[in-house]
Amino acid sequence: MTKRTHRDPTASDPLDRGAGLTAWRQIADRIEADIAGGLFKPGEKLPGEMQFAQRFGVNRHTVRRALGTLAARGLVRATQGGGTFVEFKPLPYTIGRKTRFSELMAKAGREARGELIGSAETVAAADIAEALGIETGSPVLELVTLHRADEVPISMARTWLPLPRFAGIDATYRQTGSLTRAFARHEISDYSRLSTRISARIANAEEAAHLELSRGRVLLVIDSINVNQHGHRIQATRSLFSADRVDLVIDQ
Amino acid sequence: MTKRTHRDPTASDPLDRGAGLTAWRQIADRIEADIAGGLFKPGEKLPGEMQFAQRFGVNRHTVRRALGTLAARGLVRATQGGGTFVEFKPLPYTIGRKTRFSELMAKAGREARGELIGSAETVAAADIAEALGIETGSPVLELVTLHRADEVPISMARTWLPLPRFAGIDATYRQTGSLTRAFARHEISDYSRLSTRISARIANAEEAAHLELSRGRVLLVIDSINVNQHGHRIQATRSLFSADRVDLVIDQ
DNA sequence: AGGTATTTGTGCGTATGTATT
DNA sequence: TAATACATACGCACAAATACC
Repeated sequence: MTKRTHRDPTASDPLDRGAGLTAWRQIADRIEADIAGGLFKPGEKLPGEMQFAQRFGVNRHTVRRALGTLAARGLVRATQGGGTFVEFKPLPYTIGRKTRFSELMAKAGREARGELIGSAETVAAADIAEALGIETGSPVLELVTLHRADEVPISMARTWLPLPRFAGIDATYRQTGSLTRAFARHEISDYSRLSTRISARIANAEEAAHLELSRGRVLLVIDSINVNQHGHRIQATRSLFSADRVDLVIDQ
Repeated sequence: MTKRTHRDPTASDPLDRGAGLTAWRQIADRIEADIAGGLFKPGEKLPGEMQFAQRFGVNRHTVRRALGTLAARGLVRATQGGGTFVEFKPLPYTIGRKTRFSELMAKAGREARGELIGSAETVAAADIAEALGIETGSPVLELVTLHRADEVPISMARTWLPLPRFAGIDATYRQTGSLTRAFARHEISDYSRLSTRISARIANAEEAAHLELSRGRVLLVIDSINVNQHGHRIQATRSLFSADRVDLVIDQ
């Protein structure tokens, strides 16, 4: 392959036509190699599709197909009118008994912020009731939150808390931007994880919008139950992480 | 909606045309409700597309679109010439320090079997070498295995073992169908997990074929390192699970 | 604030090579 | 061999979102 150590995005760099590999696959491989080799760095804007087309001597559709596969694998992200950008490497996210989002981010040198998207008083469905150890139909508070590190959305979560024990904690969360700090104002000085269950699926349109993901990206889904210092269940949460932005590290 | 308690797959069951919902979405919802309601049970073959078309008074293409969305969500699986089948509920797969696939399956009342797809002597890449605590370029044995529960593929794994310590263990694995038993013949009486890292992505064609998945399904990817009774690193593994068939339960 | 250029997204039509039936 | 389906690739045009001046 042609080594590219400097950057003239339109310099002719023809493909190996007639070989076994299709044009779009060769293009995808070369761009991926340029990313891996550091020619294009995370967060950086790639050359335009027309420039790639000129460089490789192909139609723009062919370049789009190549970039499409890279986008599907989470290596790049295209925004209409803006350009195509190299994605950042996944952030290691440690899951342990005492995982705190804000502490993890602080350790990684990134600023954490939790945002309350919505809250509602509702009644516990069967699965939520079982998780919280209460009767089905008991009143619960449901919070929907979005978590960012340096303004990049990392996860969104739906949290259920028993009522009336935690009445008003949504307002506290909105002020503090952290469940740990909101708990502190409701006399929960310490809490830890009782159980964790992990699955994965494709993001739906609403989830993709909140997490600023392109369509069809993969989510890691984490269902967890937290208990207070006395072992009583106080919280059930379903967290959604972009699998492209986060690796889960199990701390056992 | 029409309640269906018996099963005449062609009995007329018209849609709510002209309402806000498209025909294919209504059909998908009804079939999903029938699965959730237990009319169609896991592993069972659904009525043919033509029968659904007759039942709902639509074209077969409309039924295909509905079944396509259910297949994309992992609820059903279509096989050409065979029919469309209801998928099983996800199997809880516990990840702990001493997770053993065969024991887990035995506990779930299912028969476990490991199959050696391939093995090769190679040299450790940087990441494998780091995981095993050896020098990059050291000789390692690479095993590719497929794991089934009651003949259904649950996971496939790529395992790296240092050489010459484990020379010939591929043959032992082929005989025993279990890494635990193969280790036993190489004087590893006990081993446990040192680290676990979880991500998720879409299956490629080869992985989908081995795991008997339709295209575009989601995989849980688990990178783990195992140590022997003395704490020495003996094994690095990358396991791929179909996210539709398995839920990971973290045992902390 | 507004208009223009740039860039990605989408649709259509056409042609070609390959694999299947 | 013929018919068919499918993936690949090219060309043109326009829409939609963004960036820039």
